[in-house]
Amino acid sequence: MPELPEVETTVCGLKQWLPTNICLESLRFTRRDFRIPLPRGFINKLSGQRLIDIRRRAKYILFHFEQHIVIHHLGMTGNWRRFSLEDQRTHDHAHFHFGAKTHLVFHDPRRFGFFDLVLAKDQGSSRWLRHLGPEPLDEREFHAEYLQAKAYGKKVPVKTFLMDQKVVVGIGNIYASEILFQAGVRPMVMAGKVKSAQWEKIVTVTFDVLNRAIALGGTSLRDYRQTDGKLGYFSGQLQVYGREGLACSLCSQSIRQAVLSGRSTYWCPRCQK
DNA sequence: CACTAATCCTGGACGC
DNA sequence: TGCGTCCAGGATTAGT
Repeated sequence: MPELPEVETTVCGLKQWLPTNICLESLRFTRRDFRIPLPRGFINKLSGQRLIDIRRRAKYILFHFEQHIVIHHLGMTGNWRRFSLEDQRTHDHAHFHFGAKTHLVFHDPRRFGFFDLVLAKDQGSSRWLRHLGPEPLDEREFHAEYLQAKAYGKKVPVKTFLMDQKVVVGIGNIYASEILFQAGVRPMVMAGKVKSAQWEKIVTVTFDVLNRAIALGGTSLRDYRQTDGKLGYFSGQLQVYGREGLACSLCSQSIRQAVLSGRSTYWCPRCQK
């Protein structure tokens, strides 16, 4: 499901529900078999702890408690909502009680999501975080020179390259196609062959596409919802993703689809070179 | 080392 | 209506 804009939107929603220093009074899991099993002692270590902050790193949500950090991933189908008696669903796997008024439910049909726990001081050595590349919205670290150096000699398609979280984080299958359309670069071009002017364009449109998607609450295809239950309205802005056979909005050519590195990929054969 | 497929899981769409 | 097949926003791993 969620790429950077959807995770960012989710974190913003969670922050609205959870003021700084709110206490996690209790938590309950109806299943523990997520993509990784719930760590031993998870519930005991967090019960009664104060929540200091919620942050996003890559596609991970980080719940900062006093001594521990919960590293949480939404997987493909994970989402959070406020509990209500009238709205209980299958695949509600976790319940977090922050006081009487704030009862949050984690819902995840495919269970590709997970919860991990690290000591705050060990955050940097976490297996989930240690190999991550820069944030694409950080202009100091994410720029054309960085990408060109990183791509030197690489034969993977540029789209696969942009989805590699060791290169840059947060870009998944939808936004990779959209970014390359906006940049006018064909997804299957080898990363090592992309010209510096094209990297410049990719950096610029990445910033633009991700920020516009965040502003619209992300992209809803099937499962994803903002935490307030609304759809993510970037779906209506998609230029190529899921539009095989439809007319390109710029040149009316038929949008094409192919599988690249195992993932569906969409592009305009006239606008992208 | 570089790169690709298989894998975890459920549900919805589609063809017959 | 029902059943089988394929596909889906991710990221690790196992394999070539």
